[in-house]
Amino acid sequence: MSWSKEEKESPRGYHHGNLKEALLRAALELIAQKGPAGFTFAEAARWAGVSPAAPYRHFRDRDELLASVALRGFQQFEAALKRAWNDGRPETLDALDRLGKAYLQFARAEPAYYSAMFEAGVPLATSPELREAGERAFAVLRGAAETLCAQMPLQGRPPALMVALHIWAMAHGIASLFGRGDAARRALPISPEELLEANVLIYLRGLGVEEAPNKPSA
Amino acid sequence: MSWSKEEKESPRGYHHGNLKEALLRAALELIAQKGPAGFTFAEAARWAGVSPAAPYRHFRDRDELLASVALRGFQQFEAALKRAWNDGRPETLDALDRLGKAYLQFARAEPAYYSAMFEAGVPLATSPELREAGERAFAVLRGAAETLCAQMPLQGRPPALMVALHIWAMAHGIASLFGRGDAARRALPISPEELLEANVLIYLRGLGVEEAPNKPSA
DNA sequence: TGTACATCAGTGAACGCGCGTTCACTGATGTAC
DNA sequence: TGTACATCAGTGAACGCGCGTTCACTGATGTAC
Repeated sequence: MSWSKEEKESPRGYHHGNLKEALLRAALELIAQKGPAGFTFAEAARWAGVSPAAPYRHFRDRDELLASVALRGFQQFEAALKRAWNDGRPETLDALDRLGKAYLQFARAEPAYYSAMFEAGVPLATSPELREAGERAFAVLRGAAETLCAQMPLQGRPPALMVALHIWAMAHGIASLFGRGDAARRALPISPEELLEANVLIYLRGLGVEEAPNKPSA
Repeated sequence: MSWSKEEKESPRGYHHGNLKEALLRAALELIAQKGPAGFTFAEAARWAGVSPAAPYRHFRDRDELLASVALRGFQQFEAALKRAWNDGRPETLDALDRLGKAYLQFARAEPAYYSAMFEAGVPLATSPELREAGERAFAVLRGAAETLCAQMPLQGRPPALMVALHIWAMAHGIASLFGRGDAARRALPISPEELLEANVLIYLRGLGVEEAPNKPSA
């Protein structure tokens, strides 16, 4: 992450200049350190080097800050998934594999975002913006499922929505059980990436999708 | 749940009689109401009708109480899964279906246990007891996977451990995204049960498992 | 270009609150004889 | 069966702490003329 804005750290005057941004960063850092529970408005302010009253200029309360973190998380998540999927090119199945890896990568590299999005109990209904961002992230999975289904013979073609939900569930299940960057994860004989890849491959075979000829079965 | 011990509620004297139990119940209730984050030692004491110092006779601190909740959760989870699986009788695939439904059922009916077990960040390494209880619950899934694999032709038979992990991931993914009893769950066009059943059926087909003849494909 | 003024963004002191934790204590229970 | 005593389980008062939130304030910034 790089800050295109001027980043003159030390000599700030009375005005912070970019406090909203700094608070989001602080929240992210604190959530990463102690989970969504153990982060407070006051500590975020301290982290940003500002009086405890200052955050109220930018967020109504703690929950609004948390929801903002989740919102930003969904946006970055969507971007990461889109990048990996690359419109299914050049090869749908390879792209799908990249998509899965990107999913796990995001959960591992950004556990704070991930838990704000999926585990902190932030209701999607908090704001239309948030709901929309969540849906846009899911839309990437859904688009992938549609591409996949479109390549299948017409009869026996499964509903793309269902396929998208299944892929989501597999990825989320593995990410949240085994793929977290933090302490509470479980041990595993193989990497989460391999586990997910195998899971999706077997699932696709069950759907009748032909495997790429150059790729041996898992 | 029924309390085999005498449950004379009102007229308790100086001694509570069953405070440890009461604190576990209180924690469970509070977690169900406000998530694992929003439960405090003090409030659990109040809930049990006891001074704030009393819990220290039974738990070193909040974390130990939380870990006890998780431990009990794993035990009940194991029992529920075992009951549903019923050693794979009379029909392996039917039993597997029951297992999946029991998984979701538990997550829905006991969100407090479920989140203490999987989301509250309680490290399994907290105590050998806890780790063991967690492993015993997983062992039910693993046993099911083994039975399943044993019925497959020798060549192309997948590792049972992998199959168990996949089933776990699918069930957990769906449970944690769509199957929760509390507020933060996501909307869904079909029931979590149906979604999981379809997911597992497709997965099994991918493994080459024959479907029961009397069961049409999803 | 300079000045007056409105608006904005952060200050710092204060408050009430509930939590975690401790302490010496005391009422109840169980046990040895 | 009764008595003395040890142990156990809960009391209640007290403490320091950090949090959320408010308030009148003030320094900095932008804008109208």
